[in-house]
Amino acid sequence: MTPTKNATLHDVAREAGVSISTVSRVLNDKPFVSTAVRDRVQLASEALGYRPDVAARSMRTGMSGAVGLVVSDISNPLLAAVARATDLALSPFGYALMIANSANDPDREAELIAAFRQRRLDGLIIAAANEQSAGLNDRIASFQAAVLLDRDVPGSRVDAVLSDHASGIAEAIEHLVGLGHRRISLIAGTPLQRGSRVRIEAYRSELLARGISPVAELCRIGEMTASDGYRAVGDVLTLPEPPTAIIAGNNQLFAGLFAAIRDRGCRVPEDLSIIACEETELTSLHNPPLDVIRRDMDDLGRVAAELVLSRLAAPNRRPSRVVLPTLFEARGSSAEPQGRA
Amino acid sequence: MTPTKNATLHDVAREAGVSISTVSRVLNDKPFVSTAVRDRVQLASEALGYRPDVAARSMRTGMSGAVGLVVSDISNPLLAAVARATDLALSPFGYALMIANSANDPDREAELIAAFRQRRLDGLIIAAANEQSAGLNDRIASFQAAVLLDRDVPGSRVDAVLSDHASGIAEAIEHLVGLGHRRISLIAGTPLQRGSRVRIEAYRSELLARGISPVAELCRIGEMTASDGYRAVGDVLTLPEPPTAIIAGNNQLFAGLFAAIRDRGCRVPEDLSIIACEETELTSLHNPPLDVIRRDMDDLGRVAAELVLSRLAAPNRRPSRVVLPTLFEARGSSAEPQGRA
DNA sequence: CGTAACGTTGCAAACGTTCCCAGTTTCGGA
DNA sequence: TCCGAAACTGGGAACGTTTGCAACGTTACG
Repeated sequence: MTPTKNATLHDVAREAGVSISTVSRVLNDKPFVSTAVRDRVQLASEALGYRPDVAARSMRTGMSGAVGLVVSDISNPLLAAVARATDLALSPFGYALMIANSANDPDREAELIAAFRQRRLDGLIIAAANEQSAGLNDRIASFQAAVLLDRDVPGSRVDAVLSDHASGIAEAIEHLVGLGHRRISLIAGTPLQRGSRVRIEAYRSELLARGISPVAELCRIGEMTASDGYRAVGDVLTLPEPPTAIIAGNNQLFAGLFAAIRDRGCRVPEDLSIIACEETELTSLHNPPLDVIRRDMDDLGRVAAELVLSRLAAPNRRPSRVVLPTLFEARGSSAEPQGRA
Repeated sequence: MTPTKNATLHDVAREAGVSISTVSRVLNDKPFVSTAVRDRVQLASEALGYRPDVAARSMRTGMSGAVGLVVSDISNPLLAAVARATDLALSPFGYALMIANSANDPDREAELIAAFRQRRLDGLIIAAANEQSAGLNDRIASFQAAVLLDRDVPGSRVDAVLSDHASGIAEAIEHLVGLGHRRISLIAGTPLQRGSRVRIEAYRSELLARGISPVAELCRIGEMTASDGYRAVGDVLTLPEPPTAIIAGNNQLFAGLFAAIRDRGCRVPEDLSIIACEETELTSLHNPPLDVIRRDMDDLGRVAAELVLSRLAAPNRRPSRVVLPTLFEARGSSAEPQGRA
């Protein structure tokens, strides 16, 4: 099936009647080659369909032309969107994308990073499982170009692309309080990751700023899966004083929230107002569409890729932190609380 | 930041007081090494935190320890699920996963495959954009292990994992006809890909088998995006004799279908029965849950990975085609058609 | 006309690994 | 006790590329 062995520099050199070094220089656009020779080599290279061997080049240069992406779970549509955007931004420059799933396990993540370094990946884009993880900084900094994906690792000196979760939460709380809600629940993920941590902080401070003292039972922290969310929602709704509104801290928790209120026969927004963090098929297509704190995951992935490229081009520029907006959109899933209406 | 340069075989050899060859033998579990030396080398290797350089090994062996996955768009949750399952199955064996998006463009796809070969990827898992694409077979066969992901490439001699779309469609049609539907519409994707093609064929033959002659206007072929689906649904619903049931051929088309009926104020299932191919957040969480022809994408990805591994272990075994089931689940989005009730 | 300088080219050494081959030791059986 | 074979070990080539350095030819200038 395979036509022949792949052509090497040696083959091209023989075909063009020059030395290997000259061919290399031509194909890498190095100076000091006469145009006559240059053309001859180009032609020979085309004729043989030459493609440089990545392994050999990698061994010699220490670069692989590939970038790694470490996320908890690529099957999460949000992270998949980031992956696509990253690939889209990297591939025009010849970079390939390698993906690994950490399952939010710091040990596994460390192993994945080591495997990536072993492969000499030029860049690393990572949504670390635990921002406090010991040695994380060193592991990350061992890459030529590292980008933190919505993570804040203390003491790190690498690029980062972040979402402004606080303002989204602030808008949502303002909206709910404006409608008359006083008992607002937040189902949030692990505080070891910036997204959840910032949301929790903003939730508390925004309530306080509006003269509402946060109730511990209404703020659930460290819930990770949809079934965690389902259970947490059941818990808060059976409190003596249940919330009149619930914010789900990410798309998985929102799936749990949505299933829970469906199973309880809870009407939205009459009985309960709900707000999702992150736009998904469910929030956008549901009738009526659901209130959501959204952000552009494509932007996130694209900016991450651009930071990698820019870092590879200028290894010594100082680390930059790009902050992207989040936006609250009130649609059909919030209303005045029943008790107050 | 980086502690030191990475340890090489040479370093380990010096540390253990043996030759490079011996170290290589030990670490590759080759025979003919005394246990004393073996232990000494193991120890030295541990102490220095030795990790073989993938590029060097790749150059020497021609293998990269990585597998490529080519799909139209990784941000499609179904394909992302496949990617995750593939990674999960490959990573215990030390294989890494490289992902590329073809955007369903055969030319771009060919370029991606070439880039993967250049990187000496050991395996290729591909959901080809066009099964008829010229030279596709040769491009694929140039990999040590190639797996077609729900694709049927004429004349190919490689492994494949397929979904039994026909039986899912058959069950769905049987269900609808049993309810009394006679005008059933199918919004399908490109016939250049097995999924859509088989669904279209099954749709027609199952209607015929039940004494219903297929109406050309009710079967829309080649619709790709959600907005294509949206438009197609609008078209069929404004026909002089509109359908009483619509099947959407994939998750994107279903998103279009769902948006279209929402915007038209169409009640489900009173005014129209709808069935989705592929389970998504929307179909499973919607209240009531929606009828769906589902399959296990995890299985698909896992089997693809297993086929790659098995092929790498036994390069000469004859190609195998694994067929995985699809399952129709009637839930809340189909009912007897209004005109007949 | 000689020579310095420059533009152009080729040689050969790395990069880190695997593996063939040859050399050395060990061991069992005659 | 000796010898052949088997077990063990090290040397070195090769994989395909990039790159420092030397060598070559040409030109321009003194």
